[in-house]
Amino acid sequence: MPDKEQPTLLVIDGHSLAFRAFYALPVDSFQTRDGQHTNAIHGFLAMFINLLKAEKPTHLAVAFDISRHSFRTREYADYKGTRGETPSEFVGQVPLLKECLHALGVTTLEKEDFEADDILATLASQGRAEGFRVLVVSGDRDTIQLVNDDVTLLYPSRQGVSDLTRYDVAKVHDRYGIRPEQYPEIAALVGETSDNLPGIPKVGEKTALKWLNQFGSLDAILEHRDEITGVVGNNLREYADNAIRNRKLNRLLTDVELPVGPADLERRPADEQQVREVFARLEFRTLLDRVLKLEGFGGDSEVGQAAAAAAAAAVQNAPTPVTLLDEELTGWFGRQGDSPVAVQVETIDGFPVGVGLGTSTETVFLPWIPNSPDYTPLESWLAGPSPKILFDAKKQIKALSAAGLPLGGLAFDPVIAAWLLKPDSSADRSLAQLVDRHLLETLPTPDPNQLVPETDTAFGPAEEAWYVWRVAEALTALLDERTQRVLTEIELPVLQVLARMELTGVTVSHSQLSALSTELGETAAGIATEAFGIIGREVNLGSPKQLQEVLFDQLDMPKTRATKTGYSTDAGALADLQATNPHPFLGLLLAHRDATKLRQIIESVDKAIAPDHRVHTTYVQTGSSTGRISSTDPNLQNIPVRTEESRRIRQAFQVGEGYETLLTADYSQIEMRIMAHLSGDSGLIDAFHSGEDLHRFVGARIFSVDPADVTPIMRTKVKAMSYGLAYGLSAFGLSKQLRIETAEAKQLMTDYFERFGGVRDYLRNVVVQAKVDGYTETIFGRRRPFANLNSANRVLRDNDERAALNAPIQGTAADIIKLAMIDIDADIAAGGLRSRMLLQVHDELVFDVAAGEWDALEAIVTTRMAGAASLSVPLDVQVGRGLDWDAAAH
DNA sequence: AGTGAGACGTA
DNA sequence: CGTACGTCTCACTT
Repeated sequence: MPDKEQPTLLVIDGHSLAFRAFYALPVDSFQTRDGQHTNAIHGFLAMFINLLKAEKPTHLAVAFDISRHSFRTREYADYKGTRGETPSEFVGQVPLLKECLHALGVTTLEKEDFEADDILATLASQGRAEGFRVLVVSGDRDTIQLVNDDVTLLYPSRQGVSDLTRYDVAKVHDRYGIRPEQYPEIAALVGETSDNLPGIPKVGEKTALKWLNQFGSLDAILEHRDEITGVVGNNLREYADNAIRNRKLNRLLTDVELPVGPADLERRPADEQQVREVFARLEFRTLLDRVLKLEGFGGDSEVGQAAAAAAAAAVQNAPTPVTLLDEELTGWFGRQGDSPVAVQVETIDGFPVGVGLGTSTETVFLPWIPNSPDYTPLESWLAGPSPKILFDAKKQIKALSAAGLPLGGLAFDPVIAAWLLKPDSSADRSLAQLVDRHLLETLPTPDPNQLVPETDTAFGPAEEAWYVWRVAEALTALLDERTQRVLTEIELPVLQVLARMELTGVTVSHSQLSALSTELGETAAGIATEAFGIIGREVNLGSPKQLQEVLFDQLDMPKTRATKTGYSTDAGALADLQATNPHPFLGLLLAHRDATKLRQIIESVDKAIAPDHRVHTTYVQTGSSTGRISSTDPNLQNIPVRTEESRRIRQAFQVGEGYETLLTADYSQIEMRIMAHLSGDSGLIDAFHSGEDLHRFVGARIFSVDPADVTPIMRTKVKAMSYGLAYGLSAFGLSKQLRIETAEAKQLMTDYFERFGGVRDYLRNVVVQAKVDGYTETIFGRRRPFANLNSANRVLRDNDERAALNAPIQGTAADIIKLAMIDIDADIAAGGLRSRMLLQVHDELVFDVAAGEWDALEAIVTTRMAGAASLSVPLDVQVGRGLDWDAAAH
């Protein structure tokens, strides 16, 4: 720490240090995306930050040369005349460096006709007189003359800029054997090639030093020049003018008239906004962090020190929350203006009991109890349009909703943003994880030993809000423009819709489900008994391990596809076995699987029926890598539909009490339509405009027959082919699925691509483009990165290639239905309808329709779904009506 | 109590 | 050797 009695003045030769940094750091490694070189700036600032940390100056300035011309060039035109052109990569970095310094609150000085070192000398001299400890940083050896008991020179080493050698009087004596003020006399005799100042020929440091020790000064040496013998004596007499000239030129001026004196150079706080702006422009991320963590931009006063310490502490610890009431709270909200505030709702059993608010510098905690007029300002602010950041907003919106509190102004959700940036469905996106990853800090955890949190617990929602705010800021900086639009125009609006859908739930008949479950249980038991009779023993039919014993040991069936733990007993493998080795056990096993699987699903749904007779699923908005929404607890997106039996499950999903009917609406063949649009394939586009059945139309083209002559078998093959395309289906996979020869599957694919070459070109191009970009993009700008498209590992690469093929198609479909949901929700609200959205199953929506609202709702739904995107093919929407989900299907 | 594998439901 | 999910059971580990 600096001596409080003696303030420290740090003065730097900006130009010489920047130039050293320029040569110390590789030019190519430091440039912005638009090509601005930044190595000199980066090197200088890195050194500068280290200096501030190490020396803790109370006052500081950076001096620059204005041009190459000064009083010295007027006196001696060849001064510094040997210096070549300034490298073009260096030009332009100095103004930017000055901009950085100004943002950091640092005074820069320059004066026509003088060099930076003259400014340093003047400030050093004045500073000493005013009682400062002075640190001079310069790459020019002439500044050695400035060193004295109060002035120290920090001179950069040969290899870099951050490594500074400290020259005090003792060090100068060590190095040169002289007092600092004698250095220019030595330099005058020796000369300075870099300044194009020739000295006395054959006189080097050693001779000069000898003379100086012998006669005491340059003047004395010159006085006694006739006494010196030999060649050097002759040279001295002949070139004495050189030494006289050099001494005149290398004398640094200590009386330059400056607009400020040392006392005016007290450290000022950085303008954080400006620092962020200019550092962002220069793409200095790590430097920004270092600058922001730097303490002591608060001046040298006691208050300044305290503020600096507080600022430094704030990097690690959240500000202590305050509790505000009435007009204080209203005032606080007013002061936030249009700046976003992080909101963290504290809940007990899902019901709000308090609200934490956070900004970058403040935290507020507000207890909340229902129906208290004290909290009216909070409630109206929550409902209003002021921008808010909510971590896992849907959960919080639901909690607030339980207390009857609406939320408006949702501007950001770090969980969603992190997912958009890295949409791996399995990633950990907890607050602790995001703090760790994006702030490089550790989120404090509440004391685990404290079972009942104190009212003034050290870490609560307000502190969390502060972290949320900062995580949001860090994530915002990472969002490109398109991703930002996906967030604000799709994800945040649909988040609100999903919250309402979850709160609404869907009516499910417990009695129907339990009856069905019982029935299926009996069926399964009967099948099991029969199966046991056939194999002569009881096994667990749900155990693949035991089934393997039965099939491959006891019944001696041929081995099926290998798995990690043995051989497959899945439906496909069993069907293969049935074809080659017919056995009644196989059919019974499959039937048993069907029955128990259905029963499982029924049980899980039945268990989830809430007291309101409705099932409230949770939609996981970040649950997929493509943009789709997933559904859990229970999963209502995989309710069986294909078999007659399974439709009885859907019959248990019924119109809500007080509503007239269910409405279902789904997109037909949306992914094929998106593929037609993205590929621009004229054949496929024609197919969708023809009004003909898609697979019949495509089949007619491929098999060269009339649409009317496309047989069901042909149609099945074409259908499998079409759907498989968007998944990266191979000929082998197609043959497997259709149970045809690989050669035939290959021929089918060849014929397909011959007629629909645009599709093949598109699919090929998606992968090529993704290899170049590293990500795919939907037509609305949703990106999905891929890491292994260029991997040497074929399995990884092929997997990524197929996923990359599919991502824009599946993702665009997800975007489209989300946009439709947002529009439909808005229209329902605007129209004052009571009807409500219940379910989303990727390409299908289900609604409760209020009495008398069918026509209005159907119009809204079909219009908004069909109009959610403008593609080169129409979006076809099928609507159905019925009292249960099965009946409403069409 | 938690985990991985296998199986299978949906779009 | 077809994308994207969630959930169940079994079999195993802690």
